[in-house]
Amino acid sequence: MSQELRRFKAEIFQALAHPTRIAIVEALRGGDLSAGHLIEKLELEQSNASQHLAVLRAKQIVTSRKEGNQVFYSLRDPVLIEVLDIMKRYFYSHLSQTMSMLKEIRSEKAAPKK
Amino acid sequence: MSQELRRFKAEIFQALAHPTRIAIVEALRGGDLSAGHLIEKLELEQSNASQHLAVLRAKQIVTSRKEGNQVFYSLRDPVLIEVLDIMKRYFYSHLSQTMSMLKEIRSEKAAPKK
DNA sequence: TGCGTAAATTCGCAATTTCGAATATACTAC
DNA sequence: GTAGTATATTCGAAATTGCGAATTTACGCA
Repeated sequence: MSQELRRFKAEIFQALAHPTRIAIVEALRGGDLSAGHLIEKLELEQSNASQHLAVLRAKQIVTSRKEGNQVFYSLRDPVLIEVLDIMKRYFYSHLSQTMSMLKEIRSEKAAPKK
Repeated sequence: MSQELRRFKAEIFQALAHPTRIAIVEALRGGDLSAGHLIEKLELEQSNASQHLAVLRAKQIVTSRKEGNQVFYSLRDPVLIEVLDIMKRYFYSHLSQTMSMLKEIRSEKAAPKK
């Protein structure tokens, strides 16, 4: 069962492992938003947004409800916001290392290894 | 910068988005362990373990120190354990939905869609 | 020096993820 | 019915990930 639990956790992490999906979750922090509103606010391609929303739906991180023409999304459990906040603290407490790490990653992408 | 922060968070989530890597982090909860000990405890292939450890190192989730012939790993920041514990609570509070979700996923893999 | 052990890296290869373009579905209003 | 809008899904290509086998690197010891 512990193995099962780890698989579950890994799937949740995987669902959150994309900047756009994190942006969506954070945008829903203040309350429900329609897909269209999310697209506008985050400046996303329509199909791309829909695909990311599908991932979040599949992992039950968000729930959707139809209202006439549009679909509103909301966070199923605010505990995920708690997790994101912890990550923010994590980020700032390791800021200097983090920055150099990010820089490293970028320069590697520019000039990929030797 | 907020975009940058999201990229950073996404990378951390990505690093944790694998059952084996979660198992490694949890195994390090109680203190340092050598790579060999981790391999034995988690019953991993040597190269596979090393690759997962490389991911965790790259994202600075673990730090390593050499001691003679072997390499000991430790968690850089116990706050990640906190995150995993929150996930556990999340898991149990949504247990019934989670189980059906997992079942769904498995059956889809067995008989992929229609 | 050479041998043995611990760990990291490299090498295919298969599976998964991500993207935008295109298409399909669902609803509203006329 | 048709037209228009909102959202979801499908498609194909590029990039990334995960794996075990094989190899390499690094260390301790005789």
